[in-house]
Amino acid sequence: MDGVSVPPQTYEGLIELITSSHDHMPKRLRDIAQFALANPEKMALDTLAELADSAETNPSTMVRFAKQLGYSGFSQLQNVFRDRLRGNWASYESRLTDLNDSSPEDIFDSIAMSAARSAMATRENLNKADAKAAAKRMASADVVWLAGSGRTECVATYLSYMLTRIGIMNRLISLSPSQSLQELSLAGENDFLCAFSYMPYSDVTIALVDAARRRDLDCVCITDTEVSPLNHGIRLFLKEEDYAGFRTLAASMNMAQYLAIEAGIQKRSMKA
Amino acid sequence: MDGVSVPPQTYEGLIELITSSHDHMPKRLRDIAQFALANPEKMALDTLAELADSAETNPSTMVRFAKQLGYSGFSQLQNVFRDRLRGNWASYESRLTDLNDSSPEDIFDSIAMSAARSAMATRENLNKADAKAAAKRMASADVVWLAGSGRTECVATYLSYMLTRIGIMNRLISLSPSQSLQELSLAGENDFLCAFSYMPYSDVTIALVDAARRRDLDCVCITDTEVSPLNHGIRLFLKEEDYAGFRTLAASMNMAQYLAIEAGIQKRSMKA
DNA sequence: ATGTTTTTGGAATATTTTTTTCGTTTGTCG
DNA sequence: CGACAAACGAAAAAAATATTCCAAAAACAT
Repeated sequence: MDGVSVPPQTYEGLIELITSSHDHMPKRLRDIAQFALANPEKMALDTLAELADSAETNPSTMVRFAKQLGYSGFSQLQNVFRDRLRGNWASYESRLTDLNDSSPEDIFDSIAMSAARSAMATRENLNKADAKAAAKRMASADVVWLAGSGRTECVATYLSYMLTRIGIMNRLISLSPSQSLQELSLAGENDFLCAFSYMPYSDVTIALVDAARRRDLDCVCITDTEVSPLNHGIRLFLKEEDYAGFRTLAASMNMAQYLAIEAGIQKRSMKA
Repeated sequence: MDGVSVPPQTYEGLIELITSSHDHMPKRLRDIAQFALANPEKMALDTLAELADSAETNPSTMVRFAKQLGYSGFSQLQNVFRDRLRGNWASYESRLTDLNDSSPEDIFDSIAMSAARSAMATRENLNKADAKAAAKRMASADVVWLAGSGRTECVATYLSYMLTRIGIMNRLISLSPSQSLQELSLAGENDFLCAFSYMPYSDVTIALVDAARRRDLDCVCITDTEVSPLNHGIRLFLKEEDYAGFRTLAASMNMAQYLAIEAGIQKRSMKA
């Protein structure tokens, strides 16, 4: 029993403790440390015996791990993982109103709040069926062409990275107006265009979507409103919060991550 | 015991069943139905007795509720709620085989939650003084050089966009290993390097930071832990949540936005 | 190599949690 | 109003789960 100091009750604290303890732990316990860091959901939901099995060890060692960290037993450790999954969202929301009332002194906090709110709001506003359909089409395309310029360039960049990692062929369209249309003209029958643009819309992106419509190339437009000039194929609408006039990209980034992961799943199930 | 038909094993199916059963259920069971719909996280994580207490009833009735829905006991019902919280590939892939037209709600929602949690957690963990110092230094630099590859390329791209919009001269460093070092060699006395990299660290980015140290070029490293090989100048540590092994970039994007905005403010006050 | 300490895993035990049982209450219909 | 059935809750029984104990194995120092 290690335990003089009180063990962390928050997920963040726990992760930090595990990370720092890792080095001076016996081999088996170190394995568990790594396993815990890699599988926080499992740690929250599985039973001691199941976890011991997954981590290729036994219940005793699992309990020892918890004690080494300063908890009185495994259950106390697991509670920290569980608390993270509980809807602690309520507490964030109340803090949000507090923050609004008080001074906007802390810029970083405000930005983080805006981003979090964007993310959460999209959970409710998004047409999930359309999003899934877009991912599905993406999974079956020969090549996914990605368009985004200005504020959304980074989103397209991220989606490109994710798709590549997942094994879906894709290509970022150049940003120069003259070249971009020429690039898209290389797209084949079964290719797919994924375009991001918000107000004020990028001329290049509008032109690309229009070109896709004329050529009858399948397409998904991620944009802000029904009246957006990006209008062809599936349309997904995201509303981003802004801080001091700078809109976040939280919802857009989540969308990129979602599209890639869902497309990966779809692709896998297509093979089978 | 109702039980001829097999009870739903997916969250969506369960919700539908509860909703449709609701009307022809005894009063107490109807209360529980409402409670369950309103508190899915609790249903997944709490113990039978705790739930009975929260729902102002008793364990027996809770079990009866599960049986009415066709489950063999409360545990089977709870498992459906738990599976929803498990954000992993394995469980999703097994559900895919069931037949894949279940709604994509789970995945997108989980991603959004992870992103929101990353954003909120950083509010507490971030060393704000260091972040502000980094922004200040950025504001006074002749040119801000930006480094990020792989997962973080999009963050560097975003920061470049923001800095440009705010009026701070910057340059994205090329990703090719040979060229990037040569590019950085063009940096002047009063330039500043801003490098992003997380585990597994990018060799190119490590090399750039090392080069900056040798040349005594000011620098901010945005990375994940104290033991990161990115070690020169101001260091900012961000911990990103992950969904299905894919880490979000929520905290990183917020950091980019913050650095740009704060640098803009600092620059403005320097002129005055 | 040999004795000592630390770490580990299996089995026994203790605890918690779920499930069933059964008497009581509540509501309904003749 | 009274008989009957359905719904309910307290508590006992059963099952599942976590914890402790101890002997074997591994690591370490002499």
